[in-house]
Amino acid sequence: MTTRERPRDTRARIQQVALDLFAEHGYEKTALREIAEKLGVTKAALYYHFKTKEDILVSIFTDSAEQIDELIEWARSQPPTVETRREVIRRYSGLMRGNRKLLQFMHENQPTLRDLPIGETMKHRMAGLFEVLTDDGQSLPDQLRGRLAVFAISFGTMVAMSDTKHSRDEVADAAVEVALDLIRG
Amino acid sequence: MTTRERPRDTRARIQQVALDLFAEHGYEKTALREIAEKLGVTKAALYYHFKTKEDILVSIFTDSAEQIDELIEWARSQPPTVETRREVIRRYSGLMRGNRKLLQFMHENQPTLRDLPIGETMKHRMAGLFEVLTDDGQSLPDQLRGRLAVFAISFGTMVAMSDTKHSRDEVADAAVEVALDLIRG
DNA sequence: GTCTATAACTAGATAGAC
DNA sequence: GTCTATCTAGTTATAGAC
Repeated sequence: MTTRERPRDTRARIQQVALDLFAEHGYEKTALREIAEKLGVTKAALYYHFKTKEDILVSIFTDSAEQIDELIEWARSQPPTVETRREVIRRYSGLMRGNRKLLQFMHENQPTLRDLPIGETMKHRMAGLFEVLTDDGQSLPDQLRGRLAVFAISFGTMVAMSDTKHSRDEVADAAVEVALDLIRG
Repeated sequence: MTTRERPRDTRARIQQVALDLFAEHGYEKTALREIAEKLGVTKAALYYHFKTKEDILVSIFTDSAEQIDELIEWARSQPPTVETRREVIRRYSGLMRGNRKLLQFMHENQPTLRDLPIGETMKHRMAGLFEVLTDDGQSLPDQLRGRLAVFAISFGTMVAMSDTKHSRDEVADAAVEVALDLIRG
């Protein structure tokens, strides 16, 4: 409680700015100089808080994505019924709506994240999500439908329809409807 | 007709190797040195055939993706019925199966391509594809379904299911079934 | 048409002062 | 905790020989 006068949450502010830039331009195209400038500090200051550039990327991902793990855990504690799966979809949609920036970040940097050590974690997470949404007894198309449902939510949350007639929430609601319809017994 | 003895297809070979590497590691992480080494030439040779690195990326895209334009054109010449749309899906699946590398390339470098001048072209292409697969008379969920159908094909063509019980073609076939089901009157 | 050599630059990262 | 200064390594790109 003594070692915290004014400096504060610089670490969190770095993550915040980096999240914005990584989501906007992608990890590779974002220079540390850019992050530093936006914060009004130098590159060297960044290195006090993070060991490497990659470290910033990974920290954003790990700090934020545990909600999905909790959702999977919850699903596993429930009976594997269609209704459970539908509830997973609804909750997943809620999560994504509350974290559009993070979703955009993950989508934009998916190829990059995949090649990192943390890519395995991400892969396992997706596998877990798919696992609670499908089962081996289903036909191959139905298994695909379950996986596609996850994407429908992301797609609907993030991508604005080209015509501007519909609000983001309308599209997100429609995405939930489509996704629910893709979950079959 | 005089200036073409033996060298010839170096340009095409550069594109081929670049396609491989860009699809595998992504555009940013691929060094021109790498491409040159794989071909057994020097970086400078690359600059004889292409003005910039970006030029290589763009040339791959433009040289290969015109099949999609032709598909869209064909669809526009047909009556906008459900059956036409289903045929578009089938043909699109055929295209993607024949060009897995290109599909992977596009997926991996989507964020990069988007920020380039050619990104607009890509966007228009997708918009055209969506246009022939949906119409304004449909409900919002049905419009989303039409767009999701396109993704289902890509998804099914590229992503192997985590369990190895199914071949790529089986998954691709299932994807077509799911996609067709997403196209509604 | 392709090479050698190198220019010109930018990135991420570190050392040490304050 | 943040700074200045600098390093190292990698990149794109060009000039000019063969």
